[in-house]
Formats: sequence, structure tokens, C-alpha cells
Amino acid sequence: MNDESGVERPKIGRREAQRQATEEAILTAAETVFAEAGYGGATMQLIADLAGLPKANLHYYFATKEALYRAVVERIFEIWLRAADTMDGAADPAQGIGAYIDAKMEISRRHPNGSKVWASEVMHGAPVIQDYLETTLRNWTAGRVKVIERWIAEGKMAPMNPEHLLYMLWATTQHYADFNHQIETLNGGKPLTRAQWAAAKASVKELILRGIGVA
Amino acid sequence: MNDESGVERPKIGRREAQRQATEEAILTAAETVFAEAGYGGATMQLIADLAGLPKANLHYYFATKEALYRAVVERIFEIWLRAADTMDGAADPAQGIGAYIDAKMEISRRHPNGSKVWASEVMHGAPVIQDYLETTLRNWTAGRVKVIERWIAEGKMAPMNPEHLLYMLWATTQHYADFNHQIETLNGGKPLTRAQWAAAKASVKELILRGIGVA
DNA sequence: TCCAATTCTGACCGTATGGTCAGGGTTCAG
DNA sequence: CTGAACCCTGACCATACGGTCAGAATTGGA
Repeated sequence: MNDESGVERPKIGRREAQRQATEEAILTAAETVFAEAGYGGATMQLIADLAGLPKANLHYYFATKEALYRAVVERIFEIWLRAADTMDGAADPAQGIGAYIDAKMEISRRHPNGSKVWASEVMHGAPVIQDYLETTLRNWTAGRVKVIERWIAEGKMAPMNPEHLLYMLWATTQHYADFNHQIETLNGGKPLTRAQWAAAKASVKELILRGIGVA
Repeated sequence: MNDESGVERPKIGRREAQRQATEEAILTAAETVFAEAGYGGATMQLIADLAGLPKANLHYYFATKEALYRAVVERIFEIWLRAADTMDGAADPAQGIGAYIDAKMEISRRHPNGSKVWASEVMHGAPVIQDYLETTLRNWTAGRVKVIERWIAEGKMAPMNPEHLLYMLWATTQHYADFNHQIETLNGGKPLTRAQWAAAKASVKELILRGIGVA
């Protein structure tokens, strides 16, 4: 009688599902607003409107603006970390670094708002995720530096400072999200087409791989 | 009698000089606060405090927060443009692009706050300098693309998409300003030393010049 | 069917912020 | 010396924002 769809009734709480959907909608709306207006410029009212619910209800799900912001930042950090794994398990730099560039460019294309929030957070001194930087990120970086040093020792790529190589990877890939407005403007006011994105990816990979001496 | 210093009395308006000095102090303070807190998070009170004058006086020099912000952004854009010229008049890519990287890295080192304000402005859709992007920046870019294409045609560097090369130059050099907090954290919480800055510059130049096939 | 837990919401509040203004102080040309 | 232009400032607004709360609506297990 109350079965509206043809799908089997969801065993695990219709309520729980609804709650997760609402949280998801809020997080997406918040990501957009934080990206477009910055933390200080964002208002709970705007986020609520975009998510399609009253402001008071927003505070039912996330007690404070800061808590909501933190959730948004942690969310994008997860995505960032997952991409980081693509660099592992590769036998040679061309494959490992190439895959990492692909993954990070894909994040820039599909999550520009998240990337902007992340950039903004770091630019302002990482007030809410400083601990992540000092633990997770520091560890990940140290591990990758080791890998790069091994590749260099094995003669698989040109000798260079691994840290600065990582910074260049982050910078170039992230640029396509953070500065997409500038890129669009220089592209005649139009977003990059699918083909242009492919060309961007190829250019970045080509230049960096040749730069590290593996092309 | 009223001659306090040994210096000759300034011919051109003591008043004018004072005004300029105050404006300069305000702009510097504003740059810092906007960089650290973003446009929305910055307050006129904070800027006034940092500049060492009452808030009301601030409004005497800059009528509105937006006008002050615009002045700050235009100021850094000037610096940015001056660096852009270093790429001109070079006979070959190694020299031209090398000099440009040097100049932009120097900006990141000496004007991190300005760079952050600029990045923030573009990230949020360039609400106040959209016209600059569409005129000055677009023209400058088109000119440089021509130069790069000529270099490629003359066989002085590897063939590649000139726009994406420019984006990589901007991205890598600006990264050292915008993400300096992250870099510091990964550097054991300490700012880069003079030697580390030199290493950064060298790494960036080396990788990019090799990437475009001129090293 | 019933009721306790959960979810939702309009109305409200205290505070911080951008901006104003009247009036006092300072400078400098004539 | 004088007065007009310029500079400075404390006190004061109006508004917008984050957050609260009492109570209504809904849900789902017993």
C-alpha cells in the first residue's frame, strides 16, 4: 500500500536513508557556497536556500557554521587522499606519476568547488585541518618522497628534489580547478570542452614527464 | 624652528607626502587582512587597527570596503604585469621563460599576501577585476602565445600547447605563495630558508625548461 | 491504534559589522 | 594673521548574520 516504487522496501531505515540524503544535499550546497563566497562571505541562509530547506533545519543537521565547514573540508580531503593512492604500486615513474596527474586533473574537473574550498582553507592557514596536514599529509608526502628517491637511485628518472616535484604536481593540477574562471575567460568565456580537457591533461603529463626525464 | 630633521624641507607638499604614506600603510594592512581572512572575513576595524588609525579615518581614505579591496587588487595586478614583461625581448625560450619564472617566484616570496588576494579574487569569479582579465590579461596572453608559437616554429623548443604552458608557469610559481602554509608545514613548520627558496626556483626552472625541451 | 522519538519550522534574539556624521584639530596660501 | 580647505575622530545607526527555542508535524515500533 505504501510501496510507491517497484524497488523492494529498503531494509535499513527509510528514515536513515532520508537523513543521509539531506546531509548530502546540505554538504553539496555548502561546498558550492563556501567555494563561491569564501568562509566569511558564506551565509547559512544562502546554504539553506540552495539546499532547499529552512535555515533552522540546517542547524538541526549541523550545529554551527564551523561544524558544517569542517565537514565539507574533510569530505574533499577524503577524495584527495583516494587520488593519492593512484601513485602507489607503479613500477616506474611514467606510469605512477602519469596516473596521479590523471587522477588529480579528474578531481579538478569534477570537483572544482571542493578544490576551491581546500585551496581557500590552506591559503588562510589551515585553521581547521592543520592536524591533517601534520599527520596524514606529512606521512603521505614522506612516503612518496621515498618512492621518488628510489626511482632516481634506480636511474628511472632524472635526479631532482622530490618535494618540489610534488609541489609542481599539486600546483599544476589544482590550477585547473582554482583558476577555472581565469582559464574560462581566456578561453573566450566558455568552459573547456571535453576535448580541451583532454588536451590539458595531455599537455600537463607531457611536460612533466619530459621534465623528469622519462619521455 | 619647525625643522625637525636635517633633511631639506620636502618641496612637494608635506601634506601630500603624508597622505601617500597613510594610503600606503592602509593598503599594506588591507592586503594582509584580506589575505588572511578573505574578503568576507576581513573587517574594516581589523584593517584600521593594523594600519594604526581609527576606523572612521579609514573611511576618509577609502569610502567603502569594496573600494579598498579594489585598490589592493589593482596594486598586485600592477606588480604581476611588471613581472610579465621579463619574458619579452628574450631571444630564446630558455632565457625568456627562465627569467619569467625567476620574476614570478620572487613575487611569491616577497608578496605572498598580494598573491593570495589575487588568487582569492580569481577563485571567486573575479567580481572586481573581470574587465582586466578580458582586456589586459587576454591581450598579454595572446601576445605571449604568439611568441611561444614562433619559438616552436623556429625549432627552439618542443612543440606544445602554449596556453597550457602558460598555465603551468602561473600555477607552479603562484603555488609557493598561495600554499606557503602547506609548504611550511611539510618543511617541519619552518618557512623556507634563503637556500631552500633558491632550490625551489632551480627545481621549477629545471623541470620546466627540460619539459619544453631546452635543457 | 497509540505514543515516544525524531524531524521540522517560524519567530525571535544578541552581536558585530559597514558606514555616517557633527564637530574639533591642523595646514598653508595669500 | 586669517580663514578656507583638508584631515581626523568618538559616538552613533541600521542591518544582517549566526544561533536559539517552543512547539508543530511526522515516523515507526509495540
